[in-house]
Amino acid sequence: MHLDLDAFFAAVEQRDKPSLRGRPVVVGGVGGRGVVATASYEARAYGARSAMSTAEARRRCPSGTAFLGGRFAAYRRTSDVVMSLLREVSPLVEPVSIDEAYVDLAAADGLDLSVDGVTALGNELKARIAAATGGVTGSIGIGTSKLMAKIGSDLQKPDGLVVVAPGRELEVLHPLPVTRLGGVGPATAERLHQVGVKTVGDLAVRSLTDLVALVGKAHGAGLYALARADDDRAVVSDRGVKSVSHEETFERDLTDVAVLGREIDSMATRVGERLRKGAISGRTVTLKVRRYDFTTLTRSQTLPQPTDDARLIATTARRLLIEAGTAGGLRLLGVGVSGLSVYAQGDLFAEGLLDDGGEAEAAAETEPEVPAEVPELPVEKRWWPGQDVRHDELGSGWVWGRGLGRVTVRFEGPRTTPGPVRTLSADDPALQPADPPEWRTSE
DNA sequence: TCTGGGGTCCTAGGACCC
DNA sequence: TCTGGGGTCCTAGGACCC
Repeated sequence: MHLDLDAFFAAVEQRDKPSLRGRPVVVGGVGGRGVVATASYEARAYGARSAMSTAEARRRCPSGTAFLGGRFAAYRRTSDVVMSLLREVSPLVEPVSIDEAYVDLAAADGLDLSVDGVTALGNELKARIAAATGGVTGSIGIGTSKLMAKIGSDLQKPDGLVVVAPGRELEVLHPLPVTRLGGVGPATAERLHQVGVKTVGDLAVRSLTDLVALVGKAHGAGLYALARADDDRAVVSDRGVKSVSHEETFERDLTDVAVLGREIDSMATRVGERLRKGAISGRTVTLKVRRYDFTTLTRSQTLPQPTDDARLIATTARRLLIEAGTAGGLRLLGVGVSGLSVYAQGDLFAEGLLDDGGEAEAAAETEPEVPAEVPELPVEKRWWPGQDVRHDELGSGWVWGRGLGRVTVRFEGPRTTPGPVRTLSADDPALQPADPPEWRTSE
């Protein structure tokens, strides 16, 4: 089974913000260089799409469309609720992303795996998900492989359920455009189109040798199998993390090496925190650079030992920045660590697994994090559209917009009627950022 | 007011080793 | 007294996914 939550970020926003229900909502980057992460179905009707620049989406959508930055804590909580429901169906669940997962129904005890049986199961699960999430819906596909389940979940979006009966795989698959297969993006689609392959059926008549010559060894063999619905990929509950990174596109291109160095420090700090939280460390530090003209390059260095130390990550990345150069200005920097192993450096020393020449004890105890100072956020950055807030007198609400020293807040919550709008001073001491609202009814 | 941020996997060349 | 071959590691880039 494959589950895909419908327009997930936008659906959570509409749940928590009653005034947005039934209206176009776009979630994503709200700055000058932002792109759309999710558009609600109402916004899609105007042509807003994922991965489109937010500027383009603003041009297409009517005034009154909500453009919101993301509230990832809220999405994570709702996703966790859904994933738990899936694990009640079967112990073998593979989350693919925050809004998508595979479930191995054959790994569960006592399920009726007939077409009627899994159809009933799918409908029941959809109802349970909507009830537990406060109305977020999902589309489900069920079939004899990951491929068919995923194809199925896509066929009747939103709020769909498609069961592909055993033996019916090719009649479902072959009429579809090749681009519906995972792994066929713009570059592969272009190559396939050039040789007249438009549908999966077209793909299925090409020889393995043809496909390998066209798109390479691994990819060619993969497409050859998928076109025949030949897919025995297992559902894997926990794919280990392979890399941890943080990157940022700046509002304006940066040239000052001192400023860029501080950006590297702050990204290294976040990467280090995440490594330590996951009790992992890595040997290869990678710096990613996107220049003013959008050309992108990476420079990496592999260290003698794995690290989770932000200072070491930062100094390595700073060195790589000098190597990469900053001429013309940079629009993005990214810092990443890969080549991960499960034990953090401190633990290795403590367990005597690594010889550090006897200096570990002192170093492991005191690790100050990279920049000590936490700069005060400028007013434009303190409030962002969609943000949860609380006002001492006016109660809970969310930020609609800000500018010219003012913030506009709508005071409402998941279980209120659409609430009133108030414009307040951006430095109103009674107004504070808040946690995401609780959508579940207390029982 | 063009083009995010988090990832994974594959390919290819050079260094290095046996 | 040009030239091997296979395997692994490292680096860089590209395609793709959500």
